Amino acid sequence: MGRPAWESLLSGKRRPSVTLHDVAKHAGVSSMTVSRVINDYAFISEAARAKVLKSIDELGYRPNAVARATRTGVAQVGVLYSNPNSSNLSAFLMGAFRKAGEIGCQLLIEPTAAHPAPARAVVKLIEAGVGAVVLPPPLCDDPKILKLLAAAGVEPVSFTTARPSPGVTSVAIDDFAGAAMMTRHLIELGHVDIAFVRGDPTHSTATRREEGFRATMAQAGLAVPDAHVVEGAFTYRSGLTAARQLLGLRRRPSAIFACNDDMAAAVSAVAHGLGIAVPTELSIAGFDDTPVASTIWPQLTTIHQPIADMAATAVELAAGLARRDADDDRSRKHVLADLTLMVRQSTASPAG
Amino acid sequence: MGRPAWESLLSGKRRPSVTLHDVAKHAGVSSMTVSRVINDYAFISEAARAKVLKSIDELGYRPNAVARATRTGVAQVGVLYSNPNSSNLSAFLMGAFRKAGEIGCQLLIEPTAAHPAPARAVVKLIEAGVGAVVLPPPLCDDPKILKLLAAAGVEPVSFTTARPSPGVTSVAIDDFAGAAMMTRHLIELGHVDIAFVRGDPTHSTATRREEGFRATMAQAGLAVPDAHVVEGAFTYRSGLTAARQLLGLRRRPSAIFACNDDMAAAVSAVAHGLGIAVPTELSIAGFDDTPVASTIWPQLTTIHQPIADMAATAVELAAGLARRDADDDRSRKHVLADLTLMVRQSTASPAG
DNA sequence: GCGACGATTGATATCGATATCATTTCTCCT
DNA sequence: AGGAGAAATGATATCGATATCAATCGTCGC
Repeated sequence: MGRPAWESLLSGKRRPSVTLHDVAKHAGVSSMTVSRVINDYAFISEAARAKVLKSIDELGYRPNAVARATRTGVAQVGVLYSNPNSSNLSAFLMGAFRKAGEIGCQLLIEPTAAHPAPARAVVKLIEAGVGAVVLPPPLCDDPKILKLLAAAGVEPVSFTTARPSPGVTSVAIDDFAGAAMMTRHLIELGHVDIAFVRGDPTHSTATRREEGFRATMAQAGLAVPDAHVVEGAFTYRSGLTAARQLLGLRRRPSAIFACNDDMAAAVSAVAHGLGIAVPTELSIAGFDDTPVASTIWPQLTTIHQPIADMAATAVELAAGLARRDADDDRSRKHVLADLTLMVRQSTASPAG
Repeated sequence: MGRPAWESLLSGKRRPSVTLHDVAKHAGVSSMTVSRVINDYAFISEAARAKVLKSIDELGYRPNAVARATRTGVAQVGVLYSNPNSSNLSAFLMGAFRKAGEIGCQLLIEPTAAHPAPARAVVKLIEAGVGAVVLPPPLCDDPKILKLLAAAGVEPVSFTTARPSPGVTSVAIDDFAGAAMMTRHLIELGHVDIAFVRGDPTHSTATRREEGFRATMAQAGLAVPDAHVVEGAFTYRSGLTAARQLLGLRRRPSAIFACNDDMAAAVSAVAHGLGIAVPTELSIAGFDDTPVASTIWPQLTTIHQPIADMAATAVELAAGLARRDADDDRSRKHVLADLTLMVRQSTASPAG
């Protein structure tokens, strides 16, 4: 009987689409009342709201974003991104744009390097008239940026920061838990000497991951000698250095957990170069499940984040904030996404 | 005084946009005439068309895609993509969505593997009601897919195929010229023993690149022994195999030109593993300028394609085709994008 | 010089929602 | 009970374009 939901999402071949007016007629109210219910207008009687919601449900009504946009203008959401390479950018874009299409908001993508003052990019977005901005780390932890946005009345949504500011909407993962999950995986395989490659210390995710690693090791009663935790900066190149350092140790670790996949890939390349077999002689673990993790061989065991879904959520929240008059604290949320341990070919029990 | 009344009505600082009606008034015609000029309606007097175009130009009019969509419905364009990893997917998405936002068309992104019959994904898009589809290789060379689309009246736009079917709109690069450019670069550095790693032979780009390589070598009077051209499949893993093969030769090449960056990255990893210094002892060249090229170290010398712009062009053409009644051959085009040789750190003159 | 017919143009309705203002209904206070 | 003010709802105009149909203008054949 009922048509599947997806059919109404894509207004393909002129589906006899249900309009606001159909709902109004069905519920026995005016179309404005329906519009108000949809937009969470404050002064609606419970009776009317209930009737309308019921009709919306029964008719399978979906608001037409295009029509709405003719009056309200399209909600504009800015998206800053820092690293065009080696990140989950394509998954991010996929999710972000899918949602943007669904809800009919316009995404303004703005690249920004850490160096030439990210404030520049933010100002550009503000001037373009965005109502909200999705901020990747480390920008979302930067009080200067947040102040700038607040002054302009633009709502921030922080993306994958490990320490969201309380008043700022955020979409993230539990980096501590993720690192713990991976560490546990290695411990369960039988590893004892597990080394850790740090990430860029200015990213809160890097420090949380290290904390998760250390806490789990401690909990298992395993020591983490200072020499087994080396600096990294999330880049492939920093991973090369870190790997050479760790694999040159007299007492070599049997597993290396790198704070992200790029560095893990570098570790893999160095191990390969030194004739160390992966995973028989050395297990390597990454974090993020970026494309490189399944590109290289052996494929990396890593922690997967549902980046596309998270991006979609971030855009949805941002669009909501962009539409409102801000100052509406009830719409500020903190969303935590689920993590998955992806066991691939780069980890195994340590040799004899 | 300054601000007109309506400005305070609209939220934000939306500029007074020039509408169709403004143009009509300025040109002294009705708005329908303006609309017709914009949409290339056949029966418009030259005088009227000229007046309107002049007014459009003077007022800086830009059609409002949102308003248009309320009547026409959004033009839907399908985009198939095959490899979620390691390709230029994010640049592609970026360009595609930017343009889609500009012209107000909806993109339906559909993943497809080579294995579970790509026809499935195509059918899905057709059923969703797209008017045109952007096809990456090798789908755009597949007559079965093209026939399927033709039967459904959906226009194909092939993307980066080296051999576009004559009747099919295409956006591509000159793979032959690109390979020739890179080969010339290596020859000019002084290399004589240049090896080549093939790509997936089912992709027309792979064969064109090989032709470009061979032609340039021949032109320079350099021999290409059979042992110096090895199989590859565009994957990192196939690159590992190819590299081991080439670097194990008694007479080792001083430069290896891989048909894409993933394989070049693999060559780099193997060289690293064998203690062969790049670029002093071995030059490595890639093709595509994917993220991995600038991620690994040393960064790859490669051929850059303006993927984002090409994607934007493809979407624009597809949207145009989706809007028309097809059968309008004058809108079928073949666009060739410019290539750039990116000289990075992986190539140098051969050691004494 | 008349009608036919195609080329050209315009008036008006419409798409599906929101903005605005008017109106009705409810509270609560004096 | 009267009435002020807030809550709740509806009528109508509007956003910027296209669809539709009717009206005008030529020009050509007879």
